[in-house]
This record gives sequence, structure tokens and C-alpha cells, in this order.
Amino acid sequence: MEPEENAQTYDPSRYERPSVTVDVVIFTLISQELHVLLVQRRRWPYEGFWAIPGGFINMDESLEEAARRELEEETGVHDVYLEQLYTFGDVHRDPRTRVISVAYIALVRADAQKIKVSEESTDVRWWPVRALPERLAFDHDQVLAYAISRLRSKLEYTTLAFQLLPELFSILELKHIYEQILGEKLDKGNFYRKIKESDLLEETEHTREGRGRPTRLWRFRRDRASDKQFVFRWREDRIDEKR
Amino acid sequence: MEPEENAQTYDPSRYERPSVTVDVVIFTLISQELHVLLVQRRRWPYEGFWAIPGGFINMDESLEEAARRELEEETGVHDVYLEQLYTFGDVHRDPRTRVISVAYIALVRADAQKIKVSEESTDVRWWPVRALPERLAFDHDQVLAYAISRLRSKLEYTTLAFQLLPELFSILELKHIYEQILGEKLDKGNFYRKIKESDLLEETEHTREGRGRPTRLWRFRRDRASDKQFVFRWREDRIDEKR
DNA sequence: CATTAATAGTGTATGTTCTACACTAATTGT
DNA sequence: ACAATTAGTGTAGAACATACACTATTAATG
Repeated sequence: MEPEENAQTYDPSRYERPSVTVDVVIFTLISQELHVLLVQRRRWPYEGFWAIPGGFINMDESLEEAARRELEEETGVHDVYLEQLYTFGDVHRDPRTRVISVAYIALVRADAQKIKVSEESTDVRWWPVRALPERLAFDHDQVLAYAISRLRSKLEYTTLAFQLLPELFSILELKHIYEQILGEKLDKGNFYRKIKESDLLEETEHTREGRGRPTRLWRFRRDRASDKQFVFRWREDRIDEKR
Repeated sequence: MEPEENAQTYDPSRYERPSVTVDVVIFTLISQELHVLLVQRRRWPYEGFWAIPGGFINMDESLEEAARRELEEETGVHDVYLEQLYTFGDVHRDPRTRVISVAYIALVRADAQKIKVSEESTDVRWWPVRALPERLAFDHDQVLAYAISRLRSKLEYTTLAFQLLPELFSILELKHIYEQILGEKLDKGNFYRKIKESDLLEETEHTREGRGRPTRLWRFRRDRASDKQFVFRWREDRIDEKR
């Protein structure tokens, strides 16, 4: 922000500039498993390799606007959770030219599976995080690994988990997600108490009927918790183990 | 990373490019108080305003290399803690042209006060975080606020505070740093107990004599805690306020 | 040599939160 | 009626946090 300005007038053309792209790591939950959206490259470099979707930034849009645009181009979905992850800028990460990539994480709701990823199309696919392609294009292995680790740790002390759930869900489903992510069983009674105290859920009239008492469905109250704010956390000491 | 490539050959010049700068928010402790290094602008825009030091990225250096270069240019110091903070890219944050800034945080050790900031020079100064200039240049108020908040929250679950301390320090000095950054008084007794339990400190034979009982000096045990790992935390509920 | 000032701790009562587990309640299909 | 399933409540004990009073050690000062 304070370049060596020796000239009287600022002349940006004096400086050679890198390209700037925005890449978006898009997560969703498909049948209780975490998936990520990848696209297959059709030309050099890394032809045939899978890559994180992204594109050049336009001069008239902010970084986040660019990320949302990419996201909507790829999935047709808007109104999703979006967060800046990290900026990758190694000199030779793209063999064509100097490219700096601002990476974002997006969480797409499970019920928003209207996602326009056609089954036939071979070049855009949801990949389960547990079984990813061997080697991604560019430095995208690194980007994706970082995105996953960030997601895991943030799920433990933010309300991010709600962003992955469908609009309506039961408390036991919510508990199940937490158990999946934390890798341990949680006490049912304590879970009910905590989630109620947190005041994060809004009761709905909807139920889902089955064998026994109908499942009551709830909705996440966005107004009660911006994602910047901690509200709900399990096993505080687990926070210890990361970052 | 996957621009719309319709041409057979990739031609980067088709895209108009933003400038990319790296800004470094440099913190240190001066007489037990947290300070940040700012530079005063000498020309339009924001002439006379204080700004976070930074500069354009060169085509042959990575982001982190650029940050280290800036850091050394400003302070003459290397071997410091450096961490990427966030990338700021609003369209009109710089009135001259489109500028995207990758911001870093640097923590400079207190005993490294060989820092070449001359007292006479009016245009580079350490500012106490408790008494910053009213309004910084560009969006640097926002950048600095974010840096401080990140520093605060990371302090609570990492061993970052030790990066600010000299090689040898007393327990009360350590407590003082925590108080500075957290902005609240801590209980002496509880502090002693916790820091002892944590097993993070190594006793040394050194003391510093003064009026009363000599101050015992300690050393941080790097082996016991990488900064990625939680080890020491105060007031867990404060974690709420971040990210 | 007593006093003072500073660091370096210990003790403990009280309150808050976590944890485990037993228990009750509601609703529906069979 | 009863089995199955979701939906809770109650509670004792453990663990942890907080506040504050107290003791101990050492060296400079007069």
C-alpha cells in the first residue's frame, strides 16, 4: 500500500502484474457424507486432471462478488455460506504465467441438490472427501487439504454445521452430524439441553412420521447467530488439538 | 484457476489485471505495551495519513517472500513470526487503480529492538494499539482492526504470545502481555498455577535484580508446543467473539 | 538490622459447567 | 395393549473457573 513512489504521478503501468483468480472449494453433504465439487481440465496445463473451480477476477467486482459469481456459474445456487480461506501465490504454481489465487470455501445446503451438475457430463463432479482423485491440478491438493482441515476445525466451535443441513432437520439428525465430525458419541440428554439453551433452533409445525412418535423438524435461526459468533460448541477441550 | 478458455492458446493479456500488494501489520512490545508500525503517506491519495507498510509484489517472489522483504525493509529484522491474515479486494479501496492487498501479521520480538526506525524520522513510527491515529489511509482501519482481533483470539489458544517476548522473561511479564492483548486484568495466583501446570516454561538460572526479590527468568519450551497447538488459554468464553 | 518493596508463590470457599445415567412423556403402527 | 421411536427432564458428582486472602523469599535502603 506504500510502493516506492518516486515519480510525481502514480503510474500503475510501470509495474508488471500477476493474474488474480478466485477459486471456490464447494462442499455439500450427500447422504450424510461430505463431498466437494471438482471440474476436469480439458487442455494444457494439467489436461485431464481435476481442479477446484475458479476464474479470473473482473475489474469491477470485489473478491467475494467474484467468488459468488463462480459459485453460481458452477452450481446455480446462491444464498450459501461463503468464507475466504487463504491466498496462494507461489511463483510457479501455474506454468502459464504468474497467478495468485484467492481461495474461498462454500457450504451448500444438502437440500439444494438441484445443483445443475448433470450426471452425464464427465467434467464436473461431486467427489466424496474420503475418496478424492489421486492428484489434482496445480497446487490444488494443497488448497483442498487446507480447506478440509479448516472446515473440520471450524465445525467444532461455530455454527457451520447448520449450513450443511437441509432447511428442516431433526435434533437427532443434527446430533448425528456432530458425531460424524467429532468422531465420538454424544449424550442425548445433554445434547437436547444444550441445543435448546443455545436458542439457535426455531420450531416448525412440520413432522416426519414413521414407526413411533413423529420426528419434529426444526429450522436454524440465522438471526440468532452470525457465523462470526460462537454459539454452540461441544467438548471445549477438543479445540486444543488443532491449529 | 479455470478461466473460460475459448481460445486455443492461452493469452493472459486478454485480461485486464488488478495490482497486487502485500501489506504487513507489524506488532511488537515496547515497554510492555503492544505497538504496531505505521508509515505516514507523503502524497495523494491520503496524504498525511498513516498506513500499514506494504508494497507491490514482484513477479519472481512468493507472497510470503514479499512480506518478508517488506518486513526487513521496514525493520531490518528477520526471523520473525509471520502469518497471512486476509486478502482485501474491494473495488474502490484505492482511488488510483484496482488494488488487491494480501495482508500479513508479523510479530517482532521485544529484544529485537535494534529496529531501525529512527526517532527523528517523522514518517515511520511505532504506535501503541491503545492510542492509534483517528483514521488510517485506504481501508487500513479495517485491516488493522482485523489483525488485532485475530491476534487476540489466537493468543487464547496458541502460544503466540511467546513470539513477542524476549528470549528470557519473567512470569509477571508474561502475565502482563496477556493482559495487554486480552484487555483485562488476570489473577496473579491463578496465572502462576496455570502456567506451571502447562509445563511450557523452562526455568533458567538467570535473574534480574532490582529493588526487591530478584526476578526469576524463564525460557519458552518450543519443544513442548508448536504454535499450531493449543496449550495455554484464558477465559474460554472469549473465544466466542471471533471468526 | 529492621523496614520496605518487589517477586513468587499457596490456600480455599464459592460458583459454574460438564458428564453420565436414570427416568418420564408423547405419538403412532401393529 | 404394547412395542417402537422421538422427545425430553432430573440430578449427583466431577471438574474447572474465579476471587481474594494469605505466606514466603530476597535485596536495597536507611
